Amino acid sequence: MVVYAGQGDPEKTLALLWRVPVDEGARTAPGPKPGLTVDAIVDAAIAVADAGTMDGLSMRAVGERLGRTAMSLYTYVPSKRELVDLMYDQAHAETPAEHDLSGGWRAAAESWAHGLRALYLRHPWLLQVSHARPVLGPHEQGVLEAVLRILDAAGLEPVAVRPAVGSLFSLVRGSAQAAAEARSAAGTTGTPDREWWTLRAGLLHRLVPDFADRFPLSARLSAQAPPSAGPEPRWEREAREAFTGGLAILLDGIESRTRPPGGSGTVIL
Amino acid sequence: MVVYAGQGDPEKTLALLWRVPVDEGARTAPGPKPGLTVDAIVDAAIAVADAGTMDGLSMRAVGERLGRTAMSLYTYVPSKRELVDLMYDQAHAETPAEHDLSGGWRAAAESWAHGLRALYLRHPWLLQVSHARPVLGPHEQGVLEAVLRILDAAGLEPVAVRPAVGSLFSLVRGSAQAAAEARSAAGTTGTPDREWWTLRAGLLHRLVPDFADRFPLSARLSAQAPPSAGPEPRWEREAREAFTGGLAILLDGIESRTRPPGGSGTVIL
DNA sequence: AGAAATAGCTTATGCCATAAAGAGATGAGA
DNA sequence: TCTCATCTCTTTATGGCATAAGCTATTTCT
Repeated sequence: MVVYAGQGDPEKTLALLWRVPVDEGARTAPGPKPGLTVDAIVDAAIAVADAGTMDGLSMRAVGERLGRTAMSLYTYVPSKRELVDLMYDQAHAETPAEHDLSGGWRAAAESWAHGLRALYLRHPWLLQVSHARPVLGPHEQGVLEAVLRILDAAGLEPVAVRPAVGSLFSLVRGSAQAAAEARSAAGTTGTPDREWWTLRAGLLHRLVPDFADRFPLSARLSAQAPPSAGPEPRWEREAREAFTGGLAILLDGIESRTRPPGGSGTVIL
Repeated sequence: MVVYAGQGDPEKTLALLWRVPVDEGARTAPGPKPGLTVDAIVDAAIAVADAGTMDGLSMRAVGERLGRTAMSLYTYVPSKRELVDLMYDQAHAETPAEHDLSGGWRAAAESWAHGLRALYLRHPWLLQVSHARPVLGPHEQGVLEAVLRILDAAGLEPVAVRPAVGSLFSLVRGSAQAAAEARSAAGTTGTPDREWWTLRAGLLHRLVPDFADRFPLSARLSAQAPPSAGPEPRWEREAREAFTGGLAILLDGIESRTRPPGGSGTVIL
């Protein structure tokens, strides 16, 4: 199931995301001191999600990790939706905000993309949070700002900026999703990856004998896959190679829309 | 929540997907005649998902649409997971399998991409089914085969085929997700789109006064957005333009990896 | 007619988010 | 010092979900 982000009360969500300080009149209020913080809850929730998939993320599970009941979390977070938003943004804090442009914009773009992909692979549940809505919090915004800086340095023509950004995000997410699935398939079934694939291929061949006739190009494509070599699982390597290849294709397209370097240093946006 | 596909018993799933005829010895079995078919259930489930999001897809809801209880569906489908797989594949039957190559591979690729994107927008729940696993059923396979035919005609060099296919799928899915979100945001809040955005922008400006200082390029990017013109919502148009732009960038990159036309007619894969 | 097999029903289990209401702690003002 | 409003956290309840288990009624074969 996809968790759709940004569905809660927008004001509360934004205030939490940007950690807008609560009205300080309530500072010396009576009552017990809060035993938890939003950050502690978010960290616990991330730990729970990291340990399984998004399905395992229940308020109960998060509460248990903190030695509380599920309900106690609602004191800090209006609902699970807001919590997911907070988790999503917090995870993006892990990725570097600055990218070295001294090696050229292209190297920086590759670094950005690989860094983001690595983040998604460290926290695959991020891919289960729909990315299909505008900015949420400061850290996600930082990732966007980082890629904008790179494209700015590249001198990309203004009308191409939005499409380029969207394509880069889509590519990174799509590739990470494929790689994450490869891992989870290997992990779930216990079969170390090659067997998983041969199992499917064998089944398909038995159940659909005319597959190669109906889908000749697909059949050739899967037959053409190189044998697994080295310790890295085959699926994972294929996913990574498809990513670097796709990234190269996309960056070529972007490059053709940049002003030649050495021009005026005008900011393009 | 994301529904991860392909998690059930692989043999049963594949047999259902490819509608492998059941062992015909069981044809004249005793017992009441089946009152439903797998196809009827899949169609009903698609209708339920179309009417809401994936969250509204419960076995109960599907059963009710067919005048049955939730449990009766389990006679035909092993679990909800298999049902989701079947829905996913069935929906892909809507997209054309053949693409006219007489206008050149590039026009065909655009037609393929726009057709797939339109499918995702007709059935936004498709985007909530993780695409991160290899081929499932015949119709999804047909979509893959179609794009392979196009890239084959383009004379794309073999090593670039996988990356290109992956990038194209990622781009289409990513763009469709953005557009689907734009629609659902407009639909959910009732605000016709422009207001939704200005609400967020205003909130952000109030809660985070230093936004433009911290994220100058992001701020400029959103300020630079052209005003809404015509009946089409602004978000939707932006999403579409980002898509066509991204597609153009990607196809440029692909084109640079093709053999010049007029070469030998060798199949490349 | 009787036996066997099967579709679809009811019921039960154990999850889930979260509403509602209460218990206990704490600090401010009297 | 006492009182009470306020706050955290708990317990309990509600209504949802997938699906396991067992039942009933129907159909066909012997």
